[in-house]
Amino acid sequence: MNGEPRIREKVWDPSIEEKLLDIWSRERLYEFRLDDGREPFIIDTPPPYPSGRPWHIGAAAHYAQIDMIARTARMLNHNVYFPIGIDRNGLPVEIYTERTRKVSMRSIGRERFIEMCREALDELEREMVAIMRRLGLSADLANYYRTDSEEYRALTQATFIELWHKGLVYEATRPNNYCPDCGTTIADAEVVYKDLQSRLVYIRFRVDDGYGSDAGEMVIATTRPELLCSCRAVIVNPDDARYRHLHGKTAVVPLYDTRVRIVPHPYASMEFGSGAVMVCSYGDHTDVQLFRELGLQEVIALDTNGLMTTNAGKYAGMRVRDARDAIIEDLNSAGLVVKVESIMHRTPVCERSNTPIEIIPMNEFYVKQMQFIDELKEIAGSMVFHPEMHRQILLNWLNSIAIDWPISRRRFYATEIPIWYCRRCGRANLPEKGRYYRPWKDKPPFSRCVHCGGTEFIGEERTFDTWMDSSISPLFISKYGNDERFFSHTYPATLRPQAKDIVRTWLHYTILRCYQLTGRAPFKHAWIMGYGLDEKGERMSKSRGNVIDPFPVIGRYGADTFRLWSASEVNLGYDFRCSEQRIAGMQKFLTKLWNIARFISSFPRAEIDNGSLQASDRWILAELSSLVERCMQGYKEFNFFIPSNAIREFVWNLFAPHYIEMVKARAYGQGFSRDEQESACYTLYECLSTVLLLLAPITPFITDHLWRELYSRSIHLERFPEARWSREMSRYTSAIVEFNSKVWSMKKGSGRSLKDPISVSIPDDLGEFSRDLRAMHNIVG
RNA sequence: GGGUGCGUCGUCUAGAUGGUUAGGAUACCUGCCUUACACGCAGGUGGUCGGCGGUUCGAGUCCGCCCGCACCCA
Repeated sequence: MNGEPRIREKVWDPSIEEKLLDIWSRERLYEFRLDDGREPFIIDTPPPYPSGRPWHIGAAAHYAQIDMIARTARMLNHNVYFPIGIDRNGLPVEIYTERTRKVSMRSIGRERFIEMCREALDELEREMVAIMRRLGLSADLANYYRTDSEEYRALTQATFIELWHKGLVYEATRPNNYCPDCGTTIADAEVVYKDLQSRLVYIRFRVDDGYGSDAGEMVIATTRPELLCSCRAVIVNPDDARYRHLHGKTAVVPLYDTRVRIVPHPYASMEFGSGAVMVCSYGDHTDVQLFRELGLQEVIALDTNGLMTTNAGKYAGMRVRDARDAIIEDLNSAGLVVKVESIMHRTPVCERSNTPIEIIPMNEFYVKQMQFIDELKEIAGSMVFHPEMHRQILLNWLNSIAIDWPISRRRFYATEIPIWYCRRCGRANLPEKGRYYRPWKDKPPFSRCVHCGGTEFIGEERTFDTWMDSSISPLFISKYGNDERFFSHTYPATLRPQAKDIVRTWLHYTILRCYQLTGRAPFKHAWIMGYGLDEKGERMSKSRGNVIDPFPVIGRYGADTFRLWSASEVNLGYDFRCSEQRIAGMQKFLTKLWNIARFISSFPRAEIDNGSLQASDRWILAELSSLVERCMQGYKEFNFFIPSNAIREFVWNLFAPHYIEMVKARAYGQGFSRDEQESACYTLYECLSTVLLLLAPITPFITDHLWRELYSRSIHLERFPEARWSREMSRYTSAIVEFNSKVWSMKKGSGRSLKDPISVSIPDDLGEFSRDLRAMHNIVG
C-alpha cells in the first residue's frame, strides 16, 4: 500500500522560501482585524534604527525571535497585532550623514542637511526592510511606520503639548552633560563610561592661614588641570591626618591666584592621588553636587564649542586637550608640577559619538521624572519580565536616577519642539495638538500671544531627544488621540520585546511617558534579549573587523536555518555568539526533518481506532505527549530555546532512529496485518504533524511547505497540539534505547552490516515490542 | 571603590528540594551507503562543574572568601 513519496527532492531547498513569501502576502495570512472575538495580543515591536550597514546580525536574530513571539501567540489562539516601524530620528543618522557625506551639519544649512539625512535613512532602511521580509516576519511590513513621518512627529508634539499643559515640562539652566562634538546637551541615559588613558597631574598649591600669612603648601592631584581657573574649593577627607591641620585654611590656585577654602568632605578619597581634590565647575557630577552643597559661585570654563572661555585667561579659545597640554607645560616650567602619573580613568563619553562629555550649564527643557520614581518602581515590580532576572536592570536604573529628563537638543534631524516665543513679552506660545509643526521655518498657527496679545513670534529652533519619539511607540501603534475605539482595544500592549542595552532608555522612558499620559503601564510583559557577539565572544565592531553581514548568510542557508539557529543557540536574556559555521550546521536538521516527512509521505494516512494501537505506537505517542508539554512550557514564556532543543532531541534521537526503524517493516506491511500496518502509518503521521505544529513558530517556511503538501492548507492557520496521549508507556524508553544500541554495537563489533541477521534475546520487559524489534534488527532464532 | 547579574567539555547547554561512573547537542576522530536522509548511520576522544576554604557520611547543587566577565552607579 505504500507508494512513491509525495515529496521528491532529497534536501530542503531554501529557495522555496521565496515562493512562500509571495503566497503568504497573497493570502494575507497575518492580517489583524480589530473585532475578531479572540483575545488580542499586541506587540510593541522595537522600531529598528538604520544607523549604518550592514545591519547587525544579532539584530536580525532578535527580530526573528520577535516574529516567533507573534507566531506563538497566534497558535495560542490570540488575535495578534504585530506592527512594525523604523526609527528615524536623532543623533545617530546625523553623525552617520556627517561622516559618510563628509559634511558638517551646522555649515551646510538646516534644510539641506535634513534632506541628506533623509536620503541616508531611505537607503539604510531599504536593506533592513528587505532582511525583515526575507526572514519571514509576519508583521505588517506593507504598512510599516516611520518615526520621522508627519503623523508620528505630530503625535510626539501632541504628547509634549499635553505634558506642558499638565505642568510636567519646565525650562531650567543647570549644569548638564554636553557633547562638544554633537553640540548638544544629552541625558544621563545617553552617557556611557569608557576606561581611557589619562594623566593624573600632581600640582603644588600654596596655602595661607586665612589671614594672609603663608602656611606652607599642599599637593592636589587632578586629571583636569585645564579647569584650574574654575577651581572654587579644595576638599580633603575629614579622617585624613595629613591634612587635618589645613581644615578651614585657604589654598591659592596657581596661575590664577584665586583663594579658595580647604574643606573636609567625605567625597575626597584618601587613596586616590594625593588625597586632596580640587572642586571645579565642572569636572564631573560630584563637582556639580559640591558646588550646590558648598554654595560656590560657578565659573564657566568651557563654551558650547568645547573651547576655553575668557575665564581661562591666556588659554581662552583653546580646545580642551590643547589647553591641558599648555597648562601642564606652564605649571611645569613654574616648578609647580610634582609628578604626572599615567592612569586609566573611567571617562564619561557620549554614547553616540564616543566623545568625552563636558558638564556645562545650559538652558534646556525638562520632563519631570523624579516625582514618578516610586510609581515607576511599582510598575517595574508588577510587570512580567522574561527572563525574570532582567527586572533588576530597570530597578537599578530607577534607583540611580538623580535628575529630571533634559529633552531639548540642539540638533536638526529630529522632531521640533512646538513653541513660538512672543517677540514682545518673550513668553512661550504652544499650538493646538494634532498637527506637525516646524517652528524654525513655519509661521505660527496663531496670530496673537496668549499672554500679551503681541503679534510677532520667533520659532523655537531646538528639537527633541530621540527618545521623546520612541518612548510613545505603544501610543502610536494604538492610535492614541486618533481613534478611540482602536485605542481601547490595543492599549496597553501585551508585550514589549527589546534588547538589554536599552532598558534605561527605551524601556524606562516608555513607561514614564505612557504613564504620565494615560495613567497606566504601556504593556504587561517585558521580553529582554541579550546582544549578539562574534564567535569568540567579543563585541562586533567595524574597527575589529569582526562584523558579520546577515544578508548573505540568510541567502546562503535560508531564513528557517537562521531562525532555527537563533532559537536554539540564544538563551533568552543572555548574550550570544554568532558563528556562521554553527548557523550552517542547523541546515542539517531541516533536511533531516524534510526526509522524515518525505518517508512518511510515501504511506497513506490512516484513520484508526485508538484501541488498536500497537505497543511501539503507544510508546512513541507517550513520548510525543511529553514533548508537547515541554515545548508548551517554553512557548508560554516566549523562550524558544526550550522547544527548539526539545524538538531536535525528540526527532533526531528518539523518533527517527528508534521509532521509525522499529515500525518500518510494519509500515511497509511486511509480515504484519493490515490493522497493524495502519496503526504504524497513523502514528507516523500523528508524530510528524505534531512536530510540524510545534516547530511552526520557529521555522515557518519548511513547516508550512510540508503542511500544504500533506493537508493542502497553511499551517499558520492552525493551533498548537495538545498532549493527549497517556504517558504510561514512557517507562520503556531507556530500555528500548539501550537494547537498540546494544544490537547495533554487536553488529558493528562483529563486522556485520545492520541488515544482516543476528541472534540475540529480547529482554523480558520489552516483550510487548518483540515483533517490531525482531523485524527491525532482523533477529533470528 | 560600591551594587546587581552571570561563570558546567573548544562552543551552546541539561542538571527541583545536596546522594550511584555530571546528560545532550555541536565541533573533532574512527568505521560504515543499512529499501527517508552521506546535510546520513554507528562508535569514540573530550569536563579536577571559575578558584580556595567550610558545613555534611556525601556538594556542580548549601555557606564564606577570592578570581573572571557583563551591566549599573560612584
